[in-house]
Amino acid sequence: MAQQEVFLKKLVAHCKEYGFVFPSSEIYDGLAAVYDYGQNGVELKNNIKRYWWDSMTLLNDNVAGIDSAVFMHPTVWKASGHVDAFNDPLIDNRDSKKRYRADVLIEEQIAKYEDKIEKEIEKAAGRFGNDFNETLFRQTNPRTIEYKAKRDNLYKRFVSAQNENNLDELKQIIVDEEIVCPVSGSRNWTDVKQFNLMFSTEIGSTAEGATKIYLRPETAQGIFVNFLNVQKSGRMKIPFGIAQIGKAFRNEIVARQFIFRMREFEQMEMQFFVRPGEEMRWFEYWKQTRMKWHKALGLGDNKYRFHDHSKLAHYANAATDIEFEMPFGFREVEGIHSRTDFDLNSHEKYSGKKIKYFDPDLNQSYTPYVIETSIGVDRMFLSIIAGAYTEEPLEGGDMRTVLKIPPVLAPVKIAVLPLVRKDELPERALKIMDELKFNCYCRYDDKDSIGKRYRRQDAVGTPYCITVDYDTLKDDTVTIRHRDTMEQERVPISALEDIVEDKLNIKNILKAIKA
RNA sequence: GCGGAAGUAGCUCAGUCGAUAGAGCAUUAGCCUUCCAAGCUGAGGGUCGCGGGUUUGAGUCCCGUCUUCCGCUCCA
Repeated sequence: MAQQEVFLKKLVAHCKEYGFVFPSSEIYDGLAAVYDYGQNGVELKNNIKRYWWDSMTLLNDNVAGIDSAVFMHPTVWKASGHVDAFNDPLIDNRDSKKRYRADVLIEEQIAKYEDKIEKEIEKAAGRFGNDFNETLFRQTNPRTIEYKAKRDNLYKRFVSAQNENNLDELKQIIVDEEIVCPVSGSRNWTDVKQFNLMFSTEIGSTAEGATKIYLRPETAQGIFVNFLNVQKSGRMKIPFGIAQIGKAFRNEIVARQFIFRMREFEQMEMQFFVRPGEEMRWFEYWKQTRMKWHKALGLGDNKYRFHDHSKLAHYANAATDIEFEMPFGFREVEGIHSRTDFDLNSHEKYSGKKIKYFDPDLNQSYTPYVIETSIGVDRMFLSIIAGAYTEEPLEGGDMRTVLKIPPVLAPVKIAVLPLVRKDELPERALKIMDELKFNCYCRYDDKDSIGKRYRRQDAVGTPYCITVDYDTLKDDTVTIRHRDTMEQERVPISALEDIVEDKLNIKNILKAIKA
């Protein structure tokens, strides 16, 4: 545990020192759980997004991309269930310092009464044997009647308190019912507080005319509301998918662990629409496909695992996570959910528009089922950095810090270095640089010794260093130094483009996944 | 939000009993330098997180506040 903390600290420090991730508004002491990406971070992030986007839209001719707005009609979030599900009344126990959802505590209390009734019935059934009439017993047994009355009364109070969003009443119910904390056993509760995980703002300039709208807490709804638009304008046939990359916002109560959980984050989501009844087959297909995509980066197969959900969200009938071994343990990077027809159905109901697909092969019309794949870009970023960060002992007792970022994702692809800063070597190096910069992101460096410059490139994960030496001036060859092995080979300048193309082009890794 | 720990240069940290703000690395200018953090000579960089209090005097003591890290709930 302590070791994990040290590693995360090192990672955070490294990200800041080498221009990957900075705390937001740092000169004003930062803003909690908001981070900015620096000059190297933005390149890595863009490369991650490019890798995902191409794997979705280039490789699958039945997946189309969109880019929907952050602002959406407020009713979208009623239809999606976020207005209800993202609005939690929370209460703390002062003795155990544990936090609970007030509504869950009360629901458990309701269930307790129901259990008591069941137990009475069980006992009586044992006594009376075959002659037992359950309905009659429920109506006549005093204890059962009492529990039933308490249960119904509590339920009524609970529902009306929830409908009125009356937090004081929720607290009063907990007090009246003498609900205790399962950990401390005490009834020392704080007041109930409302936590809405959605950020809201107003659209419209005047106070009276303003409408409350939310910043989207997920990008998925932008896809669902555009289902008909894309399907019709793109003449899409089921099964087909819609992919989107974009920002989402959640007002997390606890937002921590560096960029793992941020208030403003970016998602890469693809909703895949299928025939009802075929969803489990496609769920399985995307599960395997997505895992392959992750593992193709070569950070190590043992760093990934599936985690199937036992508790499902309100919209899902199957769900699994792809987890990555983060500095603080295995954590979710991507979720694959079978969302049934919940979203399209719900939007049909709330909007009053028919959202169906006519399947010419079946000659019938239906609401498609949905398989969702959803990655947090920032989590993916963290997984790459964490998996790539290596402290490597060298001969002679030195350590080198190297980011073994998969070459296709590396922010800087090539560094061009003159061996020394004299005798026309810098000029020759800059000339090579001018040719290579059309292929990929290159950097030039002639400050300090060559060894120091290699280490600098290691620290940002540059896969190739091209060194211009005195032989270059004679025979137009250079050395390529490989980041991971530190080995060098001598090659003609004319061959450089082809050599780097192989490892640096996303197309090649995509081909490997598809094969 | 609640509880615990911390905040001094870009980074890692030192700063004794309250008395002129320090080191290494990094950055930068120049010299030197023929392949894995070499050397030499200079330079820049800090109202010690912020605000208040005690004191002749606060980086140091007290209070508040902000931020970060660790635990509790939820999620991508």
